[in-house]
Amino acid sequence: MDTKDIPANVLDPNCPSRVVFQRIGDKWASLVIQVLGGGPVRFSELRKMVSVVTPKVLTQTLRTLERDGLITRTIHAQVPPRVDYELTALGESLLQPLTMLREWAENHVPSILEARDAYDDAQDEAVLGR
Amino acid sequence: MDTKDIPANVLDPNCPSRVVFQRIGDKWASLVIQVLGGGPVRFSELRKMVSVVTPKVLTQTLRTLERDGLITRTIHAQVPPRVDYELTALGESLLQPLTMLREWAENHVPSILEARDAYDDAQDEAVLGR
DNA sequence: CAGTATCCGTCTTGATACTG
DNA sequence: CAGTATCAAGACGGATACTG
Repeated sequence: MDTKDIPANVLDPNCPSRVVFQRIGDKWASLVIQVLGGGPVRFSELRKMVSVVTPKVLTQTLRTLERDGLITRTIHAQVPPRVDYELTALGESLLQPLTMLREWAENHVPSILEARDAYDDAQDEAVLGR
Repeated sequence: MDTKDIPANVLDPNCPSRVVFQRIGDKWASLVIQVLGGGPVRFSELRKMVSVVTPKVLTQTLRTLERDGLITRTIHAQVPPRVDYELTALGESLLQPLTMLREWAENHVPSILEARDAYDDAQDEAVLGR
């Protein structure tokens, strides 16, 4: 990237990269998107699959994704209620870049973890007055 | 993604996807990586290029990337001091998936912004008692 | 079942000022 | 030049309890 290519609007919250990178970085959003890549899933199923997340936070995540047009929320008129979440075409189109990133992660995160250990060890030694 | 494919360790901070997605979502990290894709850059240059970030936050970002083994920091013994930051091979390998994601963003963020407007309008109408 | 309502600690980000 | 120190503010994620 050349100097002149850096958008003057990096601070613009609507800068394309910022919008997407933020969503990717969201603690649960990417996981939900990848889960929904397998087809529609109802709320309670999502909860089971991502059992560490509380209903409040899961709902927040889903609402944000819905607002961004990445998933749809369909309420089935039943008793008990049933709500299905499903990727939109837009959401599905995100699956590929997301998968590429996940593959990069699986291939290279071991190196990152090693680098962290090495860095931390060097820091420790420095602190010990060496 | 099938149910059984969901790693039981989503809460593991060392889960590959989590590590990378978090770094991508960092407010300045991805931008710095892409800037450094053009070759080594010294601290003051980075500051000018990303002029909205304070030195403290820029330093934080750089330290994190260095710890992760994505960039190197080289101090030149000069007066005045000069410090260059540069991508490692690991950092460079991240450039491609990052670019793919940025391209997806540039192509699809307009749709996301439209979706947000539509969603917000619908919400407003609902609030107005319609 | 599918959420919502409250409350709260932590982590992140930034403003401002200072230093080797 | 290349940072560090300190302080403050807000966003974020989560625990817990309750509801149509």
